[in-house]
Amino acid sequence: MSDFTARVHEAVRSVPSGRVTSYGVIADRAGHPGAARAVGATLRALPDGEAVPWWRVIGARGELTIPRIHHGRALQRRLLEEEGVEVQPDGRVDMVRFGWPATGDQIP
DNA sequence: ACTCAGGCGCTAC
DNA sequence: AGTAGCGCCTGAG
Repeated sequence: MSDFTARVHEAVRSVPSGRVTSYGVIADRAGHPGAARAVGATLRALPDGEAVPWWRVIGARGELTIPRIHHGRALQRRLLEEEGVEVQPDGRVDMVRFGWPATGDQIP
């Protein structure tokens, strides 16, 4: 496991329950700003043993970006709702309300 | 609403 | 060792 991977896992673990964050934020906190894609690749290959709440990581605009072919999309939605995160019918989350760190000053 | 381009770093072959 | 394809992001037409 690379250092980057370990940092990503750590950053994702720091996301509190009931909140969501974006790939870019995780990349930033992992010490590699702009490496959002790497976060996606890392989480995709997440080992079973790792206790990492991958479902709290979504697209920067509040979209669940996991492709349909991937089995995790519906699962992610369910897990988020269990934590109290409201997922809209079109599969989006209000980042102003649930985003972490707080992004209340975000502009629509 | 849409496409395109550029950049980053990982996994998998 | 090199390449392709990503659970992406931002900015510009």
